[in-house]
Amino acid sequence: MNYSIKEFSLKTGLSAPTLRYYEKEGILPFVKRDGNGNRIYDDENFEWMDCIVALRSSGMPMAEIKHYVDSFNDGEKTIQERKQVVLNHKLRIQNEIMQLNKHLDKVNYKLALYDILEADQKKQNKKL
Amino acid sequence: MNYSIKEFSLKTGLSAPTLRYYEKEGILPFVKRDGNGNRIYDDENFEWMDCIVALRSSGMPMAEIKHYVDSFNDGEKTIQERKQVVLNHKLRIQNEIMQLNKHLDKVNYKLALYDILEADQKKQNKKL
DNA sequence: GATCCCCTTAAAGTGGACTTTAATTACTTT
DNA sequence: AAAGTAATTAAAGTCCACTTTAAGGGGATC
Repeated sequence: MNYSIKEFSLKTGLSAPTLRYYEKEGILPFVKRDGNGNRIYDDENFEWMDCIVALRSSGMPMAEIKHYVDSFNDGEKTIQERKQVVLNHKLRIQNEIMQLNKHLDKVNYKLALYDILEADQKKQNKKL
Repeated sequence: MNYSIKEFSLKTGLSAPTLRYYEKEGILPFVKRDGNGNRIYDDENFEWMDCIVALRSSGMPMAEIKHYVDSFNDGEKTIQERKQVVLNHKLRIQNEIMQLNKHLDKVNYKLALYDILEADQKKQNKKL
């Protein structure tokens, strides 16, 4: 299945300029062109993009993704290296989740304080 | 206890320019000055900053923190409003954690694929 | 009294990840 | 043939949260 940039934009949820930008940055390689030089995307491009988007939206920086893609293009000899990149990313995500849970605790503590404040206010109103 | 900007910077882990920036943005109010116009921070400032830093590092945007601080300065009548802000933030954090867990699943799946790839490579090497 | 070190302000610069603009080309529809 | 729609490129702009720079003012120390 082939897609114009507009269709691919809809399918991926990325704007057309973003797709061009990713391609220019080397993050989305192997995009074909038609006779007029217009981009034609296929399902393989989609799978690639799907993977990249997952890495991006879980906080991997562009530069690291670029590195990963470049390794990929260097073939099988880089499997170890790529696995390591993904492993590091896993640790990064786990760390982030831990941090967020800590902050969640603090926020819940604050909410508890607000509950007490509110209860006190109600008492005061009763007295009036 | 009083602190110079340098000491307070050490205590909070925020750079002196960042402290001045936060103050200018209205996020850290009530900072006193000495005779020469130099800032003097106290423990109340620290507690405030501690709370703000927790909100910031769990992803609350500056503008929202500013709003929260402004409400705080408007007194008790804004308790409901402030509680709502914190509650929204709690939901944001929970959402973020959920998203990250999804991405973690994807990453683990990818790692499993790499394990299979590696196993296959070893087999191939045995054959040679 | 020159040298440090810390402080002040306003303003300009930075980094990352896009987004927007401008100028141009090509196909399609009326 | 004119108008409309979608594509192309390079380059400039945007947003956020700082960071850095520039220009200067105390006050303690050698």
